[in-house]
Amino acid sequence: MSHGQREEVSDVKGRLLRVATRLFADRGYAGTSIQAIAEEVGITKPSLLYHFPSKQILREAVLENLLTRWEARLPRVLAVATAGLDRFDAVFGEAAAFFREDPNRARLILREAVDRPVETRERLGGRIGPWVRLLTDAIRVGQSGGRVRAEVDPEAWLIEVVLLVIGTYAAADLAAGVFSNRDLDGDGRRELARRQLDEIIRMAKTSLFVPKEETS
Amino acid sequence: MSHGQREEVSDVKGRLLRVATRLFADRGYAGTSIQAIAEEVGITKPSLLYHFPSKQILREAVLENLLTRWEARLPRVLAVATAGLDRFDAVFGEAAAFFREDPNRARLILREAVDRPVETRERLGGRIGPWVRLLTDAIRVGQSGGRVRAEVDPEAWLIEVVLLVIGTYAAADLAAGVFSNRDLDGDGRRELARRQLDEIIRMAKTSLFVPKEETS
DNA sequence: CCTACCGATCGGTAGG
DNA sequence: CCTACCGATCGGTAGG
Repeated sequence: MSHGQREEVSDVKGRLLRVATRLFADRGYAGTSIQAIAEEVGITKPSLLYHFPSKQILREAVLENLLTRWEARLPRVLAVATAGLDRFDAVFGEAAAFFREDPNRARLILREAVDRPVETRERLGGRIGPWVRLLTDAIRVGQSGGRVRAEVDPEAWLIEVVLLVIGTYAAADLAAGVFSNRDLDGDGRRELARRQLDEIIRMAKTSLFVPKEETS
Repeated sequence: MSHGQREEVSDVKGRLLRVATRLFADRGYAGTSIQAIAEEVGITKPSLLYHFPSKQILREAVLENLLTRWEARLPRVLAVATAGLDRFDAVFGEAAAFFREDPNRARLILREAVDRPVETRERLGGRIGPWVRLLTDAIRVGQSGGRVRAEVDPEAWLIEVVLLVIGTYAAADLAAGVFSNRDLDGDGRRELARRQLDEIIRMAKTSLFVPKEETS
């Protein structure tokens, strides 16, 4: 039970990261004051600035944290994807789980993409570039084998499917309004989320795979 | 050639709306000061506040302007959609043209949806609700007639297609990074936009319509 | 449409 | 991790 004085006991830095993630996702970077973050964690603003010397650095840390958590899942994705038969379901399910676990992630990515497209592109380029190539190559192999529709534009298709997943989780509250006018309880909301996710999967698969009845 | 002193000659109010639209789309509402808007139009901050008494009211005006411009196109959409055979292409083409004309519109809507989901839902509910019903009804008719896949969830499908269009135009710069590492010139960008739009149309149609060869 | 000005809040620093 | 404090900027008002 021995642990150093500065570890875990309160873990202020971790709490700052979590609160910052939520508030940045909620109100945006410009709309969130470091004061508000510090307050919610229960410390003062200069104390926050001891852990993260500037607001920019805090932003970087939040995004880095998000990317790291995603990358921590990749080995599992790869294992399931290469081992099992259903590569599509494995990758898609893992991605959906990542955002369902914390929808703030989807809103944060969407905000960052709109707020700073160039920086986001550079940040993602090196980190997820290899994965993009892996998936688009797999699609092309599927096209050679006749399992994937020849008309599919692999890069464009992948971008749009990623957009569907992120956008659906980011704007779930808004989309609920299209289904009904009244506010929904937790159960109703979960059911709608399920309907939307099912439809995304259907759209992605139908537009990707050659149907079994009409193999060329 | 006679016009009153206070109309058109400078049209400060209209210029304020245009600049505010661009800056809100660019940097977000919280990230844009009314000072910056006034400066770009060439007037002072109190002068802006003469035309729009508060920042909130300016925001409302910008969104109202966007919705009004969209609604002004609806008669044309309806006319083409009911007259011609290809309802899908008519509606889809009109929507895409609206955002291609000014991609700020897509970014603005996306931002508003993430910033204030509840208010956005209420604002859109009454205004586009009838149109949603019109389109989902049309899908259901198509399902009865066997032209549209029975598995389609009309509301969910529509939401996702709208998300695809808005998201694609809003994040076009970002998406370009997935295709290539180097920066693109105007021509290259236009070609990518075309590829992505083609793929969206393909995805939407393939997932909606029953293929001709396998009519049930 | 402008000058002059307001209180509040912003991100950040000094110094402990 | 805190108290005390900084200059700059925020949205907005008074008064013309």
